[in-house]
Order: sequence, then C-alpha cells, then structure tokens
Amino acid sequence: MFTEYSVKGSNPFLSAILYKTYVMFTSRKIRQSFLNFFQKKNHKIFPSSPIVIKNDPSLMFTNAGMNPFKDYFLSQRIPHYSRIANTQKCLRVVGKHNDLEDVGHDTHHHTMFEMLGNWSFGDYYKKETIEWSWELLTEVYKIPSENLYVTIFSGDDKNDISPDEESRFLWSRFIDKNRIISFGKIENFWEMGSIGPCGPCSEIHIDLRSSKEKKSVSGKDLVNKNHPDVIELWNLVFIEFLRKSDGSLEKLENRHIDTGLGIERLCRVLQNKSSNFDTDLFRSLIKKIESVSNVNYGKNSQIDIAIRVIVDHIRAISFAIADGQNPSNIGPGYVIRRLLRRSISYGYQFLHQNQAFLYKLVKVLVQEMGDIFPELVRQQKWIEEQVQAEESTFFNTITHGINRMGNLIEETKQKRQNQISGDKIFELYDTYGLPIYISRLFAADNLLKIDEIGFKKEMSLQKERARKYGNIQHDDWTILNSSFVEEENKFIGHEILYAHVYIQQYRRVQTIKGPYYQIVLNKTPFLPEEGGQVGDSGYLENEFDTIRIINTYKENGLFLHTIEKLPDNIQKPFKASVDKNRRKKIEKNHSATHLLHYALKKVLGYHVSQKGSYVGPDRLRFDFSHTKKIRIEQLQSIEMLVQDIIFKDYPLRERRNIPFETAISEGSVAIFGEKYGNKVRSIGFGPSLELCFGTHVKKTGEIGLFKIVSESSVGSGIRRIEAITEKTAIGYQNKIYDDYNKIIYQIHNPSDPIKTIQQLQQEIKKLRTKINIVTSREIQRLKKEWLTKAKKHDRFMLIYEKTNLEPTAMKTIALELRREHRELITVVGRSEKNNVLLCIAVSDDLVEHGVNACKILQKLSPYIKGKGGGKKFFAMAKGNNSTGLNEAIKLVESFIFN
RNA sequence: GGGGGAUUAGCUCAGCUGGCUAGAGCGCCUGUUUUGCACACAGGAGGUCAUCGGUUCAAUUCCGAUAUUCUCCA
Repeated sequence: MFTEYSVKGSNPFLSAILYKTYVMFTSRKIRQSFLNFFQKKNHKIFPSSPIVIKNDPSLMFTNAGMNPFKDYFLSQRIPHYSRIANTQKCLRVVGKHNDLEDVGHDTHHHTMFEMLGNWSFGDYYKKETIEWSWELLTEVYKIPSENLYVTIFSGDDKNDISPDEESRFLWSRFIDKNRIISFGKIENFWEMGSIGPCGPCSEIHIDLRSSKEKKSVSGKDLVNKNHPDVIELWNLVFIEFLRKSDGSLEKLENRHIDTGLGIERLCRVLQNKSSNFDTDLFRSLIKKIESVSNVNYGKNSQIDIAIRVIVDHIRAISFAIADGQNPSNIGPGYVIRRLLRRSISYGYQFLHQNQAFLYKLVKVLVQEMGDIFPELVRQQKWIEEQVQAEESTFFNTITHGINRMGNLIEETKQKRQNQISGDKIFELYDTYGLPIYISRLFAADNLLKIDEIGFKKEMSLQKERARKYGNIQHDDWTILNSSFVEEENKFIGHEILYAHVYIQQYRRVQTIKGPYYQIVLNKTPFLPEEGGQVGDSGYLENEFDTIRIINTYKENGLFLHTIEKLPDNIQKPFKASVDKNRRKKIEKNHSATHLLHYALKKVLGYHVSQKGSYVGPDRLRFDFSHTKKIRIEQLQSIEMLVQDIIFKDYPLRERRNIPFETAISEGSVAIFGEKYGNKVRSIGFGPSLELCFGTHVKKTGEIGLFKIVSESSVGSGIRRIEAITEKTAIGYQNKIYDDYNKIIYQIHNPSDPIKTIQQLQQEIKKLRTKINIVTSREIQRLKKEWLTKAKKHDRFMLIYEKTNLEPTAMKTIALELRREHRELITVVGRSEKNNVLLCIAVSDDLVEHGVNACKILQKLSPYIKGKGGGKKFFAMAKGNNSTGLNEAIKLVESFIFN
C-alpha cells in the first residue's frame, strides 16, 4: 500500500505515535499553524471579512471562503496581493448550500463555520496548491497519509472539458495512484451559483474509521458517499472559467486558486473526536447549556440534538449581530431571527426553557473566540441585549398564538370535529408566528388532530406567490469597451460634477414592474449610494440623446447607474452631469450627520454607535445604539453643539488612501460590520473625525442651520433622530413661528401665553363639569317629568316628547328609561333648523313580546323626510323636515303593534 | 420583493355580523382599616378608539390610502 510516492510523515509506525499526540492541537493552534504555514509561503494574512454582506443583492451572508474575493476572480477589482491566506467566518442558512434542517441532527453540519483558505490571484496554480496542502496536512498537522484520499475531476463532454490529468500527475508524486479517485461535475466541478467564476476542483478526504472497519470495506468505496467517518477535509478549487447566464463557459484571463478547509472538521480530526461538537470549539458552550438547563449531553438523543442546535445557532447569531445584522422581520435580519427562534423552540421543547436563556451563552462564546474575532468582545453587551430582547418577544408571540390556538380548539370541539382545519393552523403559523409543533402539541393534549395536508397546501401556495413576484432577472453584461481602470480612480465626483465619459458595459434587468438598464461608465462623477448617502442622479447627454440617470449604486465593486432606456448611439461619448442642486443638499445633510454623530457621543456617552443612516436631499436620519429616551434638554444641547460647530465654520479636512490602522489610531470613528478596504478616507470637521466615502461641504458654515425634528425608538436599544438643515430647517422654523403668531393673535397677545392657555384649559374643564352636572340633573328631571306624563295603555306605557337637549343626552334619557322601567316605549324628537332627530327605545320585556323599535322607526321616518335604523330595542333616524316631527310623534301609537 | 394580521386608558388587552352612555385586569391618585408593609374596602383621574379620505341617517366597528408594527414566504 505504501509506494515510492509516499513522503515522509506517512510511516505507519510513526503515525501511530503521532496520532496520540493530536490532542495537543487546540483549535487556536490549528488556526495559527495554518496561517503561519502560508505566511512562510509569502501569503498576506487577511482578517476575516464580515459575515454580513452589503453591496451584493445576490447574497445575504458570506457563505463560502471565496465571497470576499469574488471581485478579484471576476477581475472587477485588482487585488493588492496575489497570495492571501485567511480564516473566514461563514454562514450557510439559505440558498443553494442550505443544510439548516440537518444542523443538530447530525454531528457535522453547521450554520456558522470557519473556513481556512489560501488564495492565488493569477499567481501560483495547481502544482503549488497540491504540494502545499499535502505538506501542511501530513507534516505540520501530522495526519497519517494512509488515511487520506484525493479526488479529481473526470471531465465533462457537454462543456468540452477534459479530465484533470494534470492534478492526477501532481498528486501521484505524494499518494498511491489507487487513492486518487475521479468524480464528475457534481462532486468535482465547483460553481459559485448559476453564474460566475468556476472551475474543476480536487478534494482531500479522510477516512476516520477503525482499522477493523477499514479492513472490511475499503475507504475508497466510501468517499463522497455521505459516510459520517469518511469525510471531505479540504477543497482545492482551480478557477479558470466564467459561467454565463446561457450556461456556456468562458475562459478567464487569469487562473486563480481558491481553497477551503473547514476548521470544525479539522479540529475533529486532529483532536481525534467522532463529532465536531466534541471539539474544543463547542465544549464550553455545551457545558454552559448543560448547567443552564440542568441536563447532560450524551444521555438522550433528543436532548443532544437540541443542545447541538443551540450551540451551533448561537455562534451564527452572535457573529451576525456583531457584524451589524440584527434580527428583524425582513431579509437577512429575518434569517437571523429564524435561527434564534429555532434555537428557542428546541430549548423550549426539549430542555424545558420557558424564558430567555440563549443570551447567557454569548459570554462563553466571547471568552472562547474573542481573541481571534475582536468584534465579539467589543459588541458583547450589545449582542446579549439583542438576543435577550428577541427571546422575550418570541415568547410573547408564542403566548399570543397559544391563546388563539385555545379558541380554535374550543371551536373545533363545539363543532364536534376531531381535526383542526389546515388553513386555520396555517393562519396561526403564517400570521401569528406560532410554530407548527406547538399547535401539534396543544391539539394532541386535547385529543385532536391537525389537518397536515391542508396546512402543506397553504404553505406551498404561499411559496408559489413569493416565487412568482420575487424574480428579478439580469441579462449578461454587454461589454462595449473593457479598458480597465482601478477602482479608486473610477469615481471622480469628489472634485467634479461634469465629465466626458463613455459607456463601458450595460445589461438589462427584468422585474415584475418592467425592465430597466444598468450601465457602467469608464469613470463617473455620480456618487453611488453608500454609508447612508443616497446615490446621485443626473443626466448623460450628447448630440443624439439625453438620458436621465435615476440612481447610482455599487455592486461587487462596480458603479452601476440605473436608466430607463438605452441611448440609440450607445458607443458615442457622453457628457455626464450630476444634479448639482440635489448633490449640494445631500452634502449639507451628510456633513451634518457627522456632526450629529459627534454630538451624540459627547452628550449621551461613548456607547453611542451608528446603527443605520439615511442621508437624502430632504432630510437626514440617524439610528444609533442607546437604550433610554433622550430628554428634551439633551436634545437641545445636541442641537446646540452641532450648531456651534457650524458657526465656527471649520474647513473640511479630507485624507485619502491612508491605511485603516493609521486612521483608527488618529481617532477616526469606524462603524462595526462595515467592510473597509486597506486604504480608507477620513473626513474631519473640527473635533469630528470619521471614516467615510461620501461627499461633504467644504466648510461647516455651508450647513447654515441644523434642526432636530424627531426622536423616536426603532426597536429595543436603538433610537432614531431625524433632522433637517439649511433652507429646509429655516422653512420648518418659519412655519412654527408663523403658527405661533397665529395662536398668540387668537388669544389676544397676552403677556404670558402659556399661562393664558393653561387658564383657558382650566376654564374649559370647569365648564365641562358644570355642563355635565346640569345636563345630568336635567336628564333626571326630564325622566321623572316624562314618566308622569306617560300615557298608559293596557300592555305598555308610552312616552312621546320633544326636547332641545344635545343628541347624546337625548339618547341617554331614552336608553336609561328603557333600562330602568319595564313595559315602556320612549319616543323622543329633536329639531334644530332643518336637522331633525328621532329616537325610539323599548324595554327588554316588550322586545320579547314582539315590539320592534326599528320597524316603528321605519314607519315614522318618512314624516321627517329621514332615514334611519337600529336594533329591536333602540333605533334612531335623522331627517330634514322639522314640520313633520309633531305629526310623527303623535302617530307612534298606531304603529306599535302593526 | 410578495402574502396575512395588528394599532382602543400609563401597561396588557376585551369590544361577535355598524346603533346598549367605550370596557376589564394591572398600575396611578385620594380616603378607610393596620404600629408599619402587604392585603382588603370605598372613591377618583386618565381615551381626537393611529392618521386622512369614502360609504351610511349613524363608523371604534365596513371600504380605500398613509404611517408604524408583528408574522410568514423568497
């Protein structure tokens, strides 16, 4: 089995000894060894990019190690280093690679995981990749080579790709030919999605079974067969193609290397465990949940599943929140909320946790991983608060749902059915968020079933609806001119708002509302939407066309301009002009936002950090972390502080292309979860200093006036301030001033208007109570008077009266009389000019004997030329013929029993 | 992006198919009892029923739009 190809380290005797020493490999050491190894091979070590992705609508989270480098593969951006190594935090919960349902039920799927990777951008290729991966695994990590298998791509006739003989040859220098196995497109051709960079890959698999098992079945037959102990360890991807939307492949200019080695698996191997969850990455989390819920891991399979789900999810949740993605009800926030709710559900169902408990795990996670991912340490308190808040809202939702479920059960029982209808259960799930398993539990407790088929039917209808509307289709880019310009030189709008440009590429985007086009210019004065500042709009003009640029935004390093229709002469040069007026307004609001951020920190404290921002031409909005409502005096001092900086007329201090570390050490404010490049731009005005890409005023004085218009809450722990500047603010103040003057005039210019208003209010209050007393006395008096005047019949008493009381008082008398007296019919009329009211009230006992107020009223209302209605015991009508009122009242008697 | 809900007192919510004088519990205030607290009892304050339109003799209730919010799907 051992050939001359085997290299040192694969001696079986030596391996057996080394195998025992695996335990010394902690996850920290494993990670560090990887990075050190590649650093020695001249790789630049990169920190992990955020797990939350911005600027790419096709992806919510980083779901593979290569995501942060996507632009490099597409040659949309030139990397500063051709060799990079890193550990990348990843999240897989939606989309193509989605194992969510498996997570927890087995011992090797995760939502959040760390991918170790080495990268080559047009630098080394297959030879070095294969050599180094072998060296690292067998010599640094000392994995016995007899446990390893490698796979290579067998080729694909359809796309005309030949088998990867090159890799076979390269591998055969290290490993027995029998251990090199060919696989087809599914296993060994890596694609990012339906379109994008791709290429053949070669995977290293490991057989972790006992020697006894290995003897009975060869590991070779178990590779790629989903065997729990014969698993893929490292994927080496050789990127050389671009998959286009019509399915064809195009060769890329440069060939790249993308590798992924999951640290959770590697730890399992090197720590000699049978499950990823038994490694030191999860051990303390499991310990904590054991103590929190008073159970033991490894005793009961259902409890174990719940524990694995929870310790897995809390990692995903914490990392996402640390990178700025709070749980919410839309988009990526909803994905995080779902993970949270899944965890809570498992805790509730199997660990008997009926109040917030997840947040207690955050501290443990921070202790374990905080040194490698410092964002966890910085955001610990915030993460705990968010998780806890989310837990309590979910318990709230469940309680609500359970109440409704109770009603549903009652209804079903009353109808003497034994099954609750599927659409009702679906409504509970869909509208009120009650997890289906809870519905099932409660139904079973009441010996009822749930119409599962009906439920599934509703569910698929819902999915269908979403799919139907959710489709946005992008055509392929049409490249008109591919001369490449460095990203940092592409945007020229900091200095100039007009430029001569040409269209480099364009594509059509199909939406349900109709098509639009995205174009990329060779350079652009239009600022893309970023950091809250809305994108520029404006025009492209030449002698043939005038095209309106509706919006500008950035996607994967490209500056996209949206337009409604393509120009006829698309190849010709254009004059690009930014809507200058609009841009100026935006700049004022943007600079004011920086000043506001500074003032907030100064007045409220340094815990304030930006959680969201909108900077438009009309106003600015700033969301930030702060738990309490801001008092009016605080708002005033914030406003004054900003205004003060404006008055001091500080000039803009702009520094471009400075290293991130330098900017931070100088005191620049950076935002968590924001992906900054190596080189950043800092913007300062007086004491304020922030990292920022947007555009600003030249001097703070240009802002003129700053006015906060609202302060509110947007969720637990986040407050929002909306403000306006310059002419908008002046207009706002003028309006208030104007209103004030009108009010003062209305109350006759008193010396102390507030006191006057207070007096007026008191006066009103006094008068109101007086009126109430008078009317209620009047009501009591009239009741008595009318009763004495009542006409007695043998079966009932009849009151018919006219009054000039208020309509409500009139109603009150009638209703009180019918409640207090049996066998009484009250008819009251009221007329004021041509506005006639008539109401009839009947005691309950008479109603039972067939007297119907509504019917009597219908007979009477023609006399007052009115319409009306009501119920059997009370009816009311309104008309416009006051002369008919007397007649109507007199005629009542004749209609009572007819 | 699409579907379904919700918005009523300081808080949690009732208010069925338009018309009983807009309610309950908790909280708050006053008083009684008690050494004090809690409890109990009696009384009281507090609501443009989210906003704007429409239908109707009449809208908290029905319809539409807006805002906010919850929830499910993508």
